[in-house]
Parts: sequence; structure tokens; C-alpha cells
Amino acid sequence: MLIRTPGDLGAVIRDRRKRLKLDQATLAKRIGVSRQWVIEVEHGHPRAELALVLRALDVLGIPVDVNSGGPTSRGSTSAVDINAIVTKAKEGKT
Amino acid sequence: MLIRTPGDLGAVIRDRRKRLKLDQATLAKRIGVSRQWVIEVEHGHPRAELALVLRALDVLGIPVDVNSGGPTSRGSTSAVDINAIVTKAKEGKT
DNA sequence: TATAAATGTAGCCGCTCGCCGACATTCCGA
DNA sequence: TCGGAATGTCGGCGAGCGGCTACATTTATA
Repeated sequence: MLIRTPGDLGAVIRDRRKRLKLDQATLAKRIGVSRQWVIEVEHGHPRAELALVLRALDVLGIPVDVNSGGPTSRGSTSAVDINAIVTKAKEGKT
Repeated sequence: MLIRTPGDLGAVIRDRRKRLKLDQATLAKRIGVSRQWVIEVEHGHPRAELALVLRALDVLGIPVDVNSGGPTSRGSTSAVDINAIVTKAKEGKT
């Protein structure tokens, strides 16, 4: 699942929480935040604290992976095609 | 690259920015934040806004991927086996 | 149906964010 | 060597976060 907005993240978190049969209060305690925080984040709160979000994902056992863009360029465009990436993302798909 | 702390994220962002030959000011403008924000985040600021961080990653063309617990994407669960724990505890249904 | 749990909402408060503007320092090229 | 750009730092300011308590609503259980 690609994350591009707080909403995506919220959905993932909520989904995972339910799968783990955890209620918001319990999850909140494990993360070290208030229940309200969990609610807000699950609803896609855009201004949540980075560290808390990462902690939440960690507690839920959700690994966050990013493509730092291999420096050795794995047989593809040598340069960086930000344009292509962003454009494609904006367009959606073909 | 697995992201577990704001520091990890900052490193990735900085690395990518340099690779794109962008200065902080330019990147900041593209993301829609101040230069100070870029500096803080690159230094691993733990309380940055989620949405801004995601936007930064997007601008830099860095896809963020998470394992929302797909059927075949059964993680290795090397760190915390919350799944196993909870599952076992809840076991008894079906 | 009645009860309890879980979820969502509201207002108040302290604290920090993110921004602005300016300046010091470091880095790199001419 | 010199100069300019890039980077990092400082102080102040308005705005909103995140925590708390209590309550309303929805859902699930007995």
C-alpha cells in the first residue's frame, strides 16, 4: 500500500488495529498517546506529529518502506525522473 | 530503506534532495514550506506535520510503502509479534 | 430489551510548530 | 585568495496540536 496522504495512513492504521482486535484506548496506551489522538489520526488528521505516527505504525507492526532511489541506478533512467513519477501519481494510472 | 524514526526520514530526504541538485530554499518552495522547515526535517525533527512530510516525500519522488497486512505480504515479524500475541490470546473463535 | 463497551465530540489549557527576518558559518568555484 | 551561494541559528509571533474530562451516539452482548 502506497501512502501519499494522511488519509491513507489513517485507513491503514485503523484497519490494522481492528485486525489486531485492539480498541482505540488500548492502542493509544501502547503508543503512548491519548485516545483522541488515535481517533484523529484514523480519521486522517493531516497535522499529526511525525514521531507519534511512526511510533503508531511500529506498535501495529507496520513496516514503513521508502525507495531512496538506488544510487547504482538499477538499469533504468540514469537521471531522476521526478516529473514522470509525480505526473503519473497525479494522473492516477493509464 | 525502512523508516522507523524521524531521523531516518530526514536522512532520506536530505540525500534525495542533494541527488536532485536542489537547495533547501528551492525544495521548500516546491513543498510549500519555509526553508527552516526543510532544515528541521532534514535534521530529524520529530514533531513535523504529517501532511508536510508526505508532501515533501512526494515532491522528491520518494514512494512510501507500508505492509497493511496483506495475505501474501506476511511480514517477517522480527521485532514485535503483536499479531501472534493477540491472535493467540483471542484464539478460540471460529 | 437492557446493559455495557467502544467510538466520536466538545471545550479548556500549555506548549510547540512553522513562518518571518536577519545574521554567522561553511562550502565550493572563479 | 576572494566572493557568493548554501546552510544553520536566533528571537518573536500567531495558530493549532495533543492531553484531559465528560457526554452523546453507535454497536454488540447477555
